[in-house]
Amino acid sequence: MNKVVPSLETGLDTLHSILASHYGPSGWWPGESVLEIMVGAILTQNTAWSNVEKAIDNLKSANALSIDVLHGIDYEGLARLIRPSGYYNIKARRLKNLISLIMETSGGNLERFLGLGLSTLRGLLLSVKGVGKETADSICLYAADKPIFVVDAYTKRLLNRHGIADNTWDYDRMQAFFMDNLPKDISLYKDLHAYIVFIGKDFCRRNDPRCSACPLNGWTYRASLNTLSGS
DNA sequence: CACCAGGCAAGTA
DNA sequence: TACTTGCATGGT
Repeated sequence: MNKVVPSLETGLDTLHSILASHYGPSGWWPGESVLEIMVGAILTQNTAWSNVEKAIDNLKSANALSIDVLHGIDYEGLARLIRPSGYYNIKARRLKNLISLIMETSGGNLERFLGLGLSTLRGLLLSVKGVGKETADSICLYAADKPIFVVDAYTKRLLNRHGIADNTWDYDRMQAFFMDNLPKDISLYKDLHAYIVFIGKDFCRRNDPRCSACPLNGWTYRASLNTLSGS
């Protein structure tokens, strides 16, 4: 397993190392195209991925996984296709809002849209009704390959359970914690977020009996060695 | 049958 | 700013 940072070792490097040796390459985000990643990011809001897969399969079967088709389809038709992912009426609206943004800002050219600078792209995504920080950052990182860390429910649980964060930490503070203590490495951001989701699913569910087998038992965050040795 | 899953926006105090 | 609620399906 590869070390990420050659000279500066922090508790987050250790976190990544433990998870990487447990899981191997993460292979995230699941999706055959950037559009599929973006659609998945909306559909998975507060929803099990298994349900999202059914909805995406429906879209593929209907040949609806393209900007043009999604732009032309009516809400009812789209809602019917994505029904298995739950919240289908509001998610149909959100998908249409996102497609409208791509049409308006980039003439429907997805590559051009995703090629915008990170802060521009993120700001545009956040202006869409139905796209919040987690969804926007997921699209920026996994579809647009921009260096930004994604914070989700599993990330919050991890930071809380390991005594790093408390209930006063909001999304921005958690995101800054990772980005301030990791090298700016897109692949690292992608893998570490994926691993955090894996570990949450595998060992950290409510009353999970496998909690005692979690590879992160015994891991505690510490500041960088530079900080420790310098004090 | 109850509970939950990779959020978000709108409303209330 | 800090809660609360609606949105909805499918798996356990």
